[in-house]
Amino acid sequence: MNEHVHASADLTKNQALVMGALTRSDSPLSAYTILDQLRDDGFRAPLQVYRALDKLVEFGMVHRLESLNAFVACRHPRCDDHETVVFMICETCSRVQELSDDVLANRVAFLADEARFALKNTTVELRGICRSCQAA
Amino acid sequence: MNEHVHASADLTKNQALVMGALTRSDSPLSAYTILDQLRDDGFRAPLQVYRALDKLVEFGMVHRLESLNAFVACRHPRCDDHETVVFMICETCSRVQELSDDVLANRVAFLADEARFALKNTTVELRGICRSCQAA
DNA sequence: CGAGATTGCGTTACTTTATAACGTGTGCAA
DNA sequence: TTGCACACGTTATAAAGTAACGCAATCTCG
Ligand SMILES: [Zn+2]
Ligand SMILES: [Zn+2]
Ligand SMILES: [Zn+2]
Ligand SMILES: [Zn+2]
Repeated sequence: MNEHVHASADLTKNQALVMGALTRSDSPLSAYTILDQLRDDGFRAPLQVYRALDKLVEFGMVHRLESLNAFVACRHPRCDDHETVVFMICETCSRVQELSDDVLANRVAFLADEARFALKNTTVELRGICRSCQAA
Repeated sequence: MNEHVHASADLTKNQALVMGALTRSDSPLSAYTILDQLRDDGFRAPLQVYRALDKLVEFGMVHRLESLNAFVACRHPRCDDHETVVFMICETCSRVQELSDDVLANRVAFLADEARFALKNTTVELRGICRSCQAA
């Protein structure tokens, strides 16, 4: 059983609405942008969004981009290994590519180990220009 | 000439004050904490802090921790290679260890290259418990 | 030298991001 | 049925960051 796979049925109404907004978007959304998009669905206050986001992040269905204060739906090709994920954030089109890499993950684990650092969570965010934006 | 080494003489008064506050601290400081610490030195508004921080980050003397919305003085053992730096952030004592690692940096560069992503900036932040806090 | 540009600085007001605190309703289990 | 867990709604507030204005000191180059 894969712990971070949740059918829509598992989600509450608010969680499903927030998840829907993120899934529809092809770039990260701030909590307040989500709030604005969901006004017609009855959303009124930031907490409604933040509470749903907290759960979705906990489920592994959404990632928070620390350097952007924004959120993306998980687009992992394979849904395992959410330990060490790399985000490539395009500063031109603001689209985000998500990937996981064992070599990188292992190196991070090694460095932590070497420093006797009990690793709980890894953030890797790359800023730059994506392939298609370079063409232009 | 090493571009990010700046003698105190190079800094303006405000930059020196902010740098001093960060250097004295053994953990990251938010801009507003710095502001409070510098009230007696004449600081009144957030912008005074942010403007100094912008420059210090540009000089490479200060790093921004994205996952903390906070800032640390650079404590690089060797002052080169500010391209890819790893921060280990202790969630217990909130101290931060900074290190650079060529293997990790190369892997990041490789992944970016492979995706034809023009890499400008890399953020790697590890959350966990530091060595000395585990002992306790 | 002096006109124009650049840079740092100070202040007010403001925007964006995130939480605290309190109360409601629903389902479920002892 | 009573107690608990949990999602939800609302108001207010905290924390982080920026826009816009103007002033003064320092380059810089004709
Ligand atoms: Zn993912
Ligand atoms: Zn792009
Ligand atoms: Zn450094
Ligand atoms: Zn610690």
